[in-house]
Formats: sequence, C-alpha cells, structure tokens
Amino acid sequence: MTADEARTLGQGLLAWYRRSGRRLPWRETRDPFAIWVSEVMLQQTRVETVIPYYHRFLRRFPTVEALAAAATDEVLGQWEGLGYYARALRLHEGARAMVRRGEGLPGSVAAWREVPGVGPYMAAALASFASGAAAPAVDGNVARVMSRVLALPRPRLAASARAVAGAIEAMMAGAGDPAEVNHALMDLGATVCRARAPRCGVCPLASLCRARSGGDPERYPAPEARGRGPVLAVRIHVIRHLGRVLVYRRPPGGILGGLWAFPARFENEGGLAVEIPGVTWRAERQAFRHVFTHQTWQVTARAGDVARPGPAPDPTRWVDAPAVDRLPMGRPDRRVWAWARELGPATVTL
DNA sequence: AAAGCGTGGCC
DNA sequence: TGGCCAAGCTT
Repeated sequence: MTADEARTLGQGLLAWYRRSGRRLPWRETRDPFAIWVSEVMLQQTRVETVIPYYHRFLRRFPTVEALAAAATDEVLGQWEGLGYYARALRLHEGARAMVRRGEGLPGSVAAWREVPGVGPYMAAALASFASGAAAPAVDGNVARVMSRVLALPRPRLAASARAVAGAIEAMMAGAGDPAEVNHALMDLGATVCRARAPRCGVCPLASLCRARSGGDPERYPAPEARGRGPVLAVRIHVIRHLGRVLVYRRPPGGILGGLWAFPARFENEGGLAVEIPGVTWRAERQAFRHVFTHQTWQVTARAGDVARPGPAPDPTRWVDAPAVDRLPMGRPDRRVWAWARELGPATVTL
C-alpha cells in the first residue's frame, strides 16, 4: 500500500467512524484511570458484558487512590463473573504501585508498558486514548481488519506485525486524530469486518482490501488451533457446622487463582481434599458440567454437617454462612453455594 | 514460545 | 448440543 493509498483509506475510515462508530462509556472520558479499567476488563471479554461491570467498578473505586486502598477481596468481589481474575489482581497491584510512587498515571507507551498486566496492545491503546499518542493499538479486531486489507494470513507474526503497524501509522499520518483511527479500526472489526459474515458492502476499506478482491475474506486471518482440554471429575464439599461453612482461598496463578472455594477433590490432580471426621452427608447431590477454555469440570457437589468440628485444617477456615455470599468465588463454587444454602440441616446426625 | 487463564452468547 | 468466539497478558 502506498502512502497516498494509506491517506485515502484513513480519510474514508474516519468518515465512516464519524457516521457509524460506537458510542461507549469509556470514550466519554479522558481520565486515564477509567480508560485503564475499561481496557483491562475488555481483554477477551465482550463490550456488552463489560459495560455494567465498568460502571459498578468505577462507582466503587472512582480513583486510582480508592482502588489502591481497597482490600483484595473487595476488588475480586467487583470482578466476580468477569473471569480471568489475574487481571483484577494485577490492576490492583498496578494501582498500589502508582500511588506508592506518587507520580500519577503513565502518559506514554513506554511508561504504561511497565505496569503489571499492561502488554503491547494496552500500552498503545492507553497512550493513544488518554494522551493522544500516535501509537497503533492492534487488538484482535484490528489484526483481523489489517490481515484482510493486506492479505496477511498471520498478522501477529513479527514481519506481518511490522507491516500492520506501518500501514496504521501511514493512515494516522494522513488522517487527524490517532486515537480516532484506533477506535475506528476496532469498531470496523467489531461491526463490519467481523470474523464471520463480514459486511464488505458497507466497508470503507473495501476498495483496497486484498482479501476482498481475492473473493473469500473469511479465509483471513488463518484460524488458530486450540485444544479443548481434559474433562475432570470434581467433588465439591460444602461442610457446615451450625451457621458456619468451611472455605479456603485458591492459590494464585492457577485456575480461579485468588478466589475462595469449598474443599474439593479432583479426579487426578489432588486439589484440596481435607479430612473432616464425623460429617453427616445429605442424600441430595448436585451434578453439573462447567466448561472452561482449557478444561471442563464434571462437578458432583455434596453438602454435610459436622457435629463436633476440630479447628479448620490449613488452609481452610470456618466462615459465617452469610459472609460466603460476599466472598469472591468462581462460577462453579458460587453455583454449588446457591444450591447448598437452601438446604436445611441434615436429618440424621451421628 | 506455547500453554494457561473464565465466562457468556451465538448458531 | 458443542464448538467458536470476544478490546490480551504472563510465564
């Protein structure tokens, strides 16, 4: 693509964006903290899913100082249901580091890149949206758009990525506000140049799109191979004594890391199985399947009561039942709790 | 550098 | 239904 062609594309793109771009809450502000929160939430997560979380989170933590001062469980609690919980832990960690250093929020690509959880895409997006930097922000949408325009099957490969960035920079040079170019490319990918059923008839880039002239734009980008992962049988135990319940915090780093959970035994991975003598199990059980990206849990949940509990075995602890509602949990444990909390006391005791 | 990390919607 | 997908990052 020549510089002149890039300029023409950029102008057509911005004309389309001003007519058909999305209005989104995090585009109504230049507050870098709010935009940072939105970008973290939007990783691998749909816009419609994020919007209510975004408003709730900023209402609870309006500033980086408020977030830095919060407890981990408050932050995870606001995040419950969004998934990829390490994002929330890194956001929290980043906020505390910024407040500790007292130099405000970053304003450049390089400075954002130092922040935990901020990678190449986010650093460019944040510097562009909050500070006006002319940095190409290549997310999944933009990579797909440029993969098609330039007919590059693997736009993330180093050589292709350079071509993609170069073409976007050329568009920015010819077309005003760099942040608008980034927003426009993302919106184009989300609403026109979609993964399936692209609407080439209304695309402002169609005239120069090599994938379209090739006749089968959906062939780009090349599909990523992804495994489905194993199915694990998981036994989850809700063990109660009077008004209390046994829980533990899952270790950071792994699946649902940092969240609270009920003691569980995994088919072949140990998990956290604690020996509690004298449990009277109820006859009812709950069974369901929970599909993660890389593994599936076939869950069987049981609930029981213990008459004379010893101290909670490490790392578990007894928690008042109403407090369990406020502990951040993953979906499987939350679902088990929603079932178990409705059960009355066991009918038989030892 | 390939694998791990959640959840919900869509067809 | 099950497979695919959605504003990526870390190790």
